Amino acid sequence: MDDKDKVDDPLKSAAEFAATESSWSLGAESDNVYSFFGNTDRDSSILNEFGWNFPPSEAAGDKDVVGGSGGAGGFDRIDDDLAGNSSTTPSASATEVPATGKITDEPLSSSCSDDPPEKSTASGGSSASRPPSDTASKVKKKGQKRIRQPRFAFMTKSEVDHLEDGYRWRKYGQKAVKNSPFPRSYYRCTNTKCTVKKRVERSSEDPSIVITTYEGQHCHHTVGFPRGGLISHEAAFTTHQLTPLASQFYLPAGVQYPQEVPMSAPESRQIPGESAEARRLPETSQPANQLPTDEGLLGDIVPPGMRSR
DNA sequence: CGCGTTTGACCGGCGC
DNA sequence: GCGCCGGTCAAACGCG
Repeated sequence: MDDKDKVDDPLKSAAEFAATESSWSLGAESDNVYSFFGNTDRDSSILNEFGWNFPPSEAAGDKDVVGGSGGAGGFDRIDDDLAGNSSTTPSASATEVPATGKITDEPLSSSCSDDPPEKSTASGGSSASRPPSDTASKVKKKGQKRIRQPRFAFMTKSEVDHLEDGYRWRKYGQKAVKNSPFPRSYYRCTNTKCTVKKRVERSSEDPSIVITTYEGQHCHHTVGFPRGGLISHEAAFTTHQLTPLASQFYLPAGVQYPQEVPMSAPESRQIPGESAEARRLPETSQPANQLPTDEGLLGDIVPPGMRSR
């Protein structure tokens, strides 16, 4: 991961901005990783938009989303090794994403297609006898680079590594991270049809910061939280607070947004949140449709085409 | 017993 | 071509 260190400029500025302005900011990672900084209360809303929900109590409690200066360092590593870093030049990577490339052809319809691409069957033998066609994320047609789904990175100040986000995750791996004393944990959504994954690691610069990177898109609802703390997408999505949030986005001078949204979320991509089907509103689709022209927060980030999938 | 975590090994991409 | 490294697998293990 040598080339990753060069893509942090815009992110760094974003982080600094967030830290100084105490406001939300969105940054685009080198390839298809988006990073978020922001205040806690707003953060939960953002997560709601993408299908990630924080229990109100926890989200507002001991976990503060960080926009701190430490962020810059963290992001150097977050975006690493993205799929096809391939041809992106350091400068281009931050300002423009190969929107036409790999991601477009990918059947991003959702990470949870009818049949789990996953192994589930692959309970077979040892890795030596691993069927070459087990995981969709790994599978790629010959000559094609590995395709990854959009990823979103969150930096959160928390004492716990694994932040509660409303979904159930199963840890499937842990690796020591180079240049970091803290290991990186790999989680996968326990829903058999859901291939969403997330990585959790601590910033080597600021151990209090947890960097969570989501990859993929949930195709199911969040699990309920006890004590009436159920977090549903419907509820979240219909919440009025999402709309005004749209106007609360800020970006540092160096970062273009939302005009440059395509750089971080071209139509061909999908936000790792819920798809339209999952976030379909119970009886009326009004809330979503009532969103301003910018269609609310999500609209700022996600082109309509993606949201209506 | 079922589910989740741990952990060592393997695989594949990428840089040199 | 080789080695490094990130990501993943799956058996073993732990826990409720």
